[in-house]
Amino acid sequence: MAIPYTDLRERKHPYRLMHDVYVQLDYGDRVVLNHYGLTTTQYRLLNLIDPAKGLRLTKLSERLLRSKSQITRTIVALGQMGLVRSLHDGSDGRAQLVTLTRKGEKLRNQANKEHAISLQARFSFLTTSERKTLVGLLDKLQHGMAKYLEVE
Amino acid sequence: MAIPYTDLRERKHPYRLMHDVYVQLDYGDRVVLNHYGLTTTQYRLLNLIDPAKGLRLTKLSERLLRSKSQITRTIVALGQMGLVRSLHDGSDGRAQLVTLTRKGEKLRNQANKEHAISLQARFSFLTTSERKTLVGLLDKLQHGMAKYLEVE
DNA sequence: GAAAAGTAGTTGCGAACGCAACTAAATGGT
DNA sequence: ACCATTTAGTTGCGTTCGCAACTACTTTTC
Repeated sequence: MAIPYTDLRERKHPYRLMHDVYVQLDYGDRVVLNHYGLTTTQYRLLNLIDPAKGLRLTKLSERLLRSKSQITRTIVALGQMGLVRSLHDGSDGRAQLVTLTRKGEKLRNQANKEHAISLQARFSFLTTSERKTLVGLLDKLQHGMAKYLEVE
Repeated sequence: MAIPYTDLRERKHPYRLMHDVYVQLDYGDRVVLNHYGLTTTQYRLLNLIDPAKGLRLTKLSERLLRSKSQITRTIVALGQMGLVRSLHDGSDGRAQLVTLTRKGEKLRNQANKEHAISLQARFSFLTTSERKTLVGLLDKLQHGMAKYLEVE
C-alpha cells in the first residue's frame, strides 16, 4: 500500500483529517497485526473478551461497530485458528458466549505488546496533554454524533 | 496485565475513539450520499477534480488514500453514470485525465450542499474553538504518523 | 540508441463488510 | 394458554477494497 498522502490545499478540514488519520492508523495496525495473522477486527474482538466470563455476539457487534453477520464470520475464523471457543449461554437458549482459548489468550498478549509499542510510537508526536485534549474532543464529538444519528 | 496506555478495552483510548468517530462519520455520509447514488469514495473523487483541467488516476489514488485499482473501478462506475469522462493526456501516452461532465458537475454541487448541512450538524457539538483545536491536533498527528510510516 | 528500470493504468482474485431475509428461542399482551 | 413481537445469531448476496501480476509506455543508464 502506498504511504498516505495529504493534499495540502484541503488538509485543514476536520472531516478530511479524521479520514486520513484513520486510514493511517488502520494501515499501521495492519502492518503489525499481519505478523500474527490477525485482521484489525479480529484483534479488537480478542481484546474485548474477558476469558473468565465470555461475551455474546450481539455485545461484540455493538462494541466493534460491525454488523452481527460480520461478527459471526469473525468468530468462525478465529475458531478455526483455535483462538476462541463458543459456549452455550445457559440462561438463554438463543445466545452463545464466546471465550478465549489458552492459545487465544497467549496470542492476544503477544500481539498487544507489539501493538502497544507501535501505537506508542505513532502517538508520540503528541504530548501527554495534547493526547488528553484530543481524547476529550473526540469523546464529545462521538457522543454528540451518536445522539444526532439516533434522532435522525 | 495493565499495559497503561494501550489497553483497548479502555473506552477513552484515542485509538479506539478515532475508530468510533470515523465509523460514525462514515455512516452519516453514507446516509446523505445515498440520496445521490454515490459512495463516499465516489463523492470524494468527484470533489477532487477540477473540471477545467482534469486529473490523473495516480493523483486521485494518492489523494483519496485508495489503491489505483480501486480508482480504476470507481472511474468506470462514475463513467457509466455519465458523471466523468476520461481524456488522453497528450504529454504521456500511458496516462489519462479524468474530467467531470456537465451532469457530474451538477450532481456534485447538489450533493455538496446537502453534505455540508449534515456535516455542520454533526460537528455542531463542538464549539468553533474546539474544532480548531481538534484540527490542529489531528494535523499534527497526521504528519507525525506519515513520517513514521515512511521510515518504517 | 539499446537495455534496464520506472511509471500509468488494468485485471484477477480473495478478504472484509453491510443489508435483507431467515431460523429459533424468549417475552409480552390478551 | 396462545399468538404477536422481539431478540440472538446465521446465511445469501452484492459491494468496496488491497495486493500481486500484468501490459504498455516513458525515463534512465551506459
